[in-house]
Amino acid sequence: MANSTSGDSVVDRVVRVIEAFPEGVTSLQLTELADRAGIPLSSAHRLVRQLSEHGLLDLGAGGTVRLGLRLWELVNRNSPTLALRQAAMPFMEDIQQVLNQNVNLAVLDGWEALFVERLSRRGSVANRARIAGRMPVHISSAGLALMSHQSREVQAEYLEHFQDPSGKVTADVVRHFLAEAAQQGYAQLAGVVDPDTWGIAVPVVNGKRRTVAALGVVVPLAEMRLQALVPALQTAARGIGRHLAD
Amino acid sequence: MANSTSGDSVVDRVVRVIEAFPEGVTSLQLTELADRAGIPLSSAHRLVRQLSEHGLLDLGAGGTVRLGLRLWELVNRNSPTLALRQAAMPFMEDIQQVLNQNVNLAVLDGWEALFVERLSRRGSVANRARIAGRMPVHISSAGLALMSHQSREVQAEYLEHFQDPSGKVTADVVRHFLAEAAQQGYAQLAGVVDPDTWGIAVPVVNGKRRTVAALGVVVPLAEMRLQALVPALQTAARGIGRHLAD
DNA sequence: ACACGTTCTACCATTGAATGGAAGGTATCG
DNA sequence: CGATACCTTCCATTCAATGGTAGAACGTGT
Repeated sequence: MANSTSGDSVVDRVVRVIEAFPEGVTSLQLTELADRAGIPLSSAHRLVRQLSEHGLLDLGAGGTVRLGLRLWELVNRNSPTLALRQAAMPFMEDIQQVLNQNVNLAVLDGWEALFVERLSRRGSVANRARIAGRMPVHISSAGLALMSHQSREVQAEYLEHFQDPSGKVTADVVRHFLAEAAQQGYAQLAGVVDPDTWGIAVPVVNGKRRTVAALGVVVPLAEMRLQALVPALQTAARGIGRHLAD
Repeated sequence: MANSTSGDSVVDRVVRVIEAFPEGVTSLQLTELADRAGIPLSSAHRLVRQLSEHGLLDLGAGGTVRLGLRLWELVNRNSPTLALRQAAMPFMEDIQQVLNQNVNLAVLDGWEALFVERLSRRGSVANRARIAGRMPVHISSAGLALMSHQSREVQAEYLEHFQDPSGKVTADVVRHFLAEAAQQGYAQLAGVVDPDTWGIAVPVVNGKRRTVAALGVVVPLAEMRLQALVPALQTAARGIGRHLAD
């Protein structure tokens, strides 16, 4: 499956073109895109033009390439997390109003928490969890809440391959965190992501007793209202779970 | 550019596969997908498998096809509307808090308003404008706000091709609406989308004086507080515009 | 328990679509 | 005004993509 001398198929290249955009970058010059995707300029040009004819990309005058509005629309309409987000939104809004803090919703993808929805409140503490952002399992309360409710096999594999780039955390520490989170029914991390913030997250369990998401808040370190936060989160998480089909 | 007997290229087919999912449907059987995309089963199978190897699709056991989490992530991270949404979010939250109503943000795509962000409040009236949803220009306040600030050429072309499927609205009526919206600086529609709701939207203008979005609210028909709503929206829209680079 | 329908998956000889270097066009800069 | 950098088009060559066919794996009704 590779017509090109470099040995990749058209599909490979389409994927690489879409992946070529660095995080947060919405626009790229054709030459740079070709460079990043590792595709000869003329081939990249042809490919981009084809994709933009279908609206998946947007090839502007002067070779400016953006992702297409149509692609954004299609993906968001039919996203695999659509049902989850729809079920969760009302409850997230409740949490935001009652606790007056940042709320976020994450799913586990690989060994990272992928944030699929977020409500932030002006004036509340900084929230690093951007929508479509990722955080490693071991330094996010959402990640810990998710991983602590996975099967023994998944957890074992995760811990086996665990490695902290910064070298500050060992697998044993993470094991301890996970055990604690599993036992308590929620995960918390103080001052890890941001020195002055505190993250708390609880698992969202669907009808088949599978943990499909984590519902979390980020609050100022000063506000130690664990007694108030955790029950509210757990109640909301149960509500979300009840509204999930699978 | 077509190896297939049907005369479409690999790119065409990739696009059709992604487009094959009906609105709101997150999962499709392989056979149905092949059918909808108009691709022979064996070819569809091969294509889907390739895409799922890259994470753009998710081919589950038994031929269940979903859009990939990775695709959602990539598109949302690098979405062309990213800057707009980031600039708008704080202001939308302000509006939501102050007016205590549904807030939404739309861009013009073709002759429809495409809703790119939305904040709904529990207890507030129903809001038809789903994220990544579309509404025709002539029956949405956001659409009217956007179109009324387009160039004469665009408006002329729109009105020329205008046709209401329901036949209730004529081009002249729309022309009147647009003129009114342009003159007033905001667009409003009462009871059109939903009999008991009222939509108001104002244009968001960027540094280059181009109207790039519409900021709107949906309120109960009873609450006729135009005097309070419009200035608040216009202030927020100005704030958003100031924060937009281009 | 059996036969039938349905759907997924794998195979492989044929064929024409995809490839990318080269050349032409256009804008920007010192 | 030459030089550089970028976008765009062209076209002969070649090997990846194609899809009919057949088999495997279910599920379902009799």
